[in-house]
Amino acid sequence: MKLKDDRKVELIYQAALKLVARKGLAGITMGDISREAGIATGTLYVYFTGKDELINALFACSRANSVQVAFRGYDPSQPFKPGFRTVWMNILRYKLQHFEEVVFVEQCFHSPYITTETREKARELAAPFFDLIERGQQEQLVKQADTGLLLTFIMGALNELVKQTHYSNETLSKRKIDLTFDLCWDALKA
Amino acid sequence: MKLKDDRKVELIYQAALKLVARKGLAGITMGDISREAGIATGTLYVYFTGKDELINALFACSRANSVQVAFRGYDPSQPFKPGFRTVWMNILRYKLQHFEEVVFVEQCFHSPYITTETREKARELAAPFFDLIERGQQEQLVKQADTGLLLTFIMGALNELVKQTHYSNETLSKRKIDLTFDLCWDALKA
DNA sequence: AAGGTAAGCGAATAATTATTCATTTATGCG
DNA sequence: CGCATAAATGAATAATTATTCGCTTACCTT
Repeated sequence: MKLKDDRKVELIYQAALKLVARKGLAGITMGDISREAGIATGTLYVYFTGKDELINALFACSRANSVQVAFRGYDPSQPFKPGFRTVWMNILRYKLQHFEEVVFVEQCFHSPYITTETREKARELAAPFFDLIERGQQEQLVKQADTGLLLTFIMGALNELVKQTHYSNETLSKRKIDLTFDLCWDALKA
Repeated sequence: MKLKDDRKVELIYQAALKLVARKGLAGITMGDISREAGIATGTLYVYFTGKDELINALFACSRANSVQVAFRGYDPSQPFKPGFRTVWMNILRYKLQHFEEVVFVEQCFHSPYITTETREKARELAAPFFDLIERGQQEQLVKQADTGLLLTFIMGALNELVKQTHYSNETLSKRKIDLTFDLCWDALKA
């Protein structure tokens, strides 16, 4: 017998992401996805029971990916600020490199495809970020405000920056990146 | 003869906004909109040539509305910080009260409905915000960084805050609002 | 190497949704 | 008041899109 091809799932994901970033979640069809992926429409249904499942799976995958890289190189024994910087940079770099995921996740949040279950699992993934900010608060380096509020503020700013950068299709210079980090840090610092 | 009813356009807009905030741009049909608005599907085509035009018109309208209220009560002869605070508050208040517009505009940005023409007109509306930040820079109160970058940062943070607030369905307390303003101001200030 | 099993295909079908249109209803105008 | 005109209706139609299915192809197992 023939086995499922894991690379094909990846192919499908990439096709869907690309199309959503270009035309929005409202503008993609199963036909579009299969064409972009270079496979037959029917094959999509070998890997997913339908459009809903495809999008839920891609959503879960996208969220997990972005969190996974965030703490790469983070050393808790380091002082807080450079540690925070490492994580912040990881997130920014990831979002810039995976712009399509950023758009896709955003579009999914208010959409009929994502189930509450999928949405809740995504929420849980944010726990390490809360821990990080709380550490900064314990060390009196970060404002004693609602942690969720601070996180929201930073993530919103980052997301918008990435979108704006993509639109203006400049590459974000090191100078601009450092500057934006300063904006974030000045906002957070006690 | 019978005349077109301006309130009906408003009714259609409200219905569409409500549905998009609930189910996303991908999840609304002309049938849904007419049902929610309490009118017949055919009537939609009296007021709009089709779905594309409806959504483009609503997008343009939503953007214009939010800008229109931003400078209410702003007095250029006032010092910069309180003036900036007034505008910032106007924007926050508007976004909180018109959450559905926030979601709608966001979803539209990457969608097959919005024409480049509509998108460009929306961009032009941002000019007064640039002017405001530039004033702060001239007075040495705001960091000498790319103005667009600063604006993007602030607007992204505000948007995310509004979305997060809506999700957690708490009302944003005065304390939290003041706190978030401090985050913004600390980020911007030279 | 051969057989069996599941992937892969894409045209056909089913379901959904945008749009039209014949008809009815409301209202401004003489 | 009654006609003319355009809005309003919603069932019918057209267009689009998700999903299925009979068939072919690839490849794993023995």
